[in-house]
Amino acid sequence: MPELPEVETYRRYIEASSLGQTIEQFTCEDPRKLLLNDLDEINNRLNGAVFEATYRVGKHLFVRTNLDDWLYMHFGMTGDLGYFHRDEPPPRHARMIFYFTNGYRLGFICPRKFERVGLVADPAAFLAQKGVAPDVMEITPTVFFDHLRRKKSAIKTVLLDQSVVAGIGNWIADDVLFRAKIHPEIPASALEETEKMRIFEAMRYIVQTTIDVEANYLLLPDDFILHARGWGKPHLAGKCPCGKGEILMSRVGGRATYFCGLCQSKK
DNA sequence: TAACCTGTTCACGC
DNA sequence: GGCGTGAACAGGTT
Repeated sequence: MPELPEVETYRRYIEASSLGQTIEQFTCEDPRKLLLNDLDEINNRLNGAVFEATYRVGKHLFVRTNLDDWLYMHFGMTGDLGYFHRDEPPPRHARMIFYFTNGYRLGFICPRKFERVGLVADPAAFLAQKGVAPDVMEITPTVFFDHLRRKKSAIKTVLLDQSVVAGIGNWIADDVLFRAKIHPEIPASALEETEKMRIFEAMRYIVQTTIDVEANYLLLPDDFILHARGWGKPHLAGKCPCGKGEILMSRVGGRATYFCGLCQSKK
């Protein structure tokens, strides 16, 4: 479920497995859907090149080669990576594969083909063109608060807007608002300064804590409302960490939204 | 079986 | 242009 912490974990996985490796081939089983560029063009640039560095903003990942090309990766809703030896079968749904000269391969796992790969000349320009805001862990309170002031949409919808802040996905938005004790449907522009600061701090805490456990949800503290969704800790399913409030599920901006009727009252 | 779903984009309508 | 809604993408899971 790639939100920022998963993509950061993938970035570290590429650093540990694939940096310094010479690429001899790249394959893609559905180039028209999955690639931003022509498959031949990507192969021309990558064959013989070496992965040298990585860079991530929000959910957007880039890998630089020794030829100064940047390979762009986006994981959509279900993307994943798997590094495997040529003697092993590739992971299921590894629809794109980087073949290295050391006999190992990096598979880009795309169960639903929502993932994207391409070559970009300049990551910063690419992100600017897409309107991607600064990363959650980089954005300043001033810039963040300024966006909130201008947005009349529900605060949850605004947190999911990658042009406001990059990297927050559906469950993280819920946990940020739970920790900040803000109702998800409050218009962003109606928030008080102290509430905005609570959101800012909660945002950094939730994201950093999730990165620290390499996005393994079972290792997250019990006071995350994510567990109420029933993802892996059965004894916490449907319960607010506060022990008293009722967990409510609604739809905000078309997305399933979990919150506590007691901790996050609308006032 | 049918309904559901993590991200993103786009097409509408107001 | 802002905002909300819904569809589309494709397959796994429940």
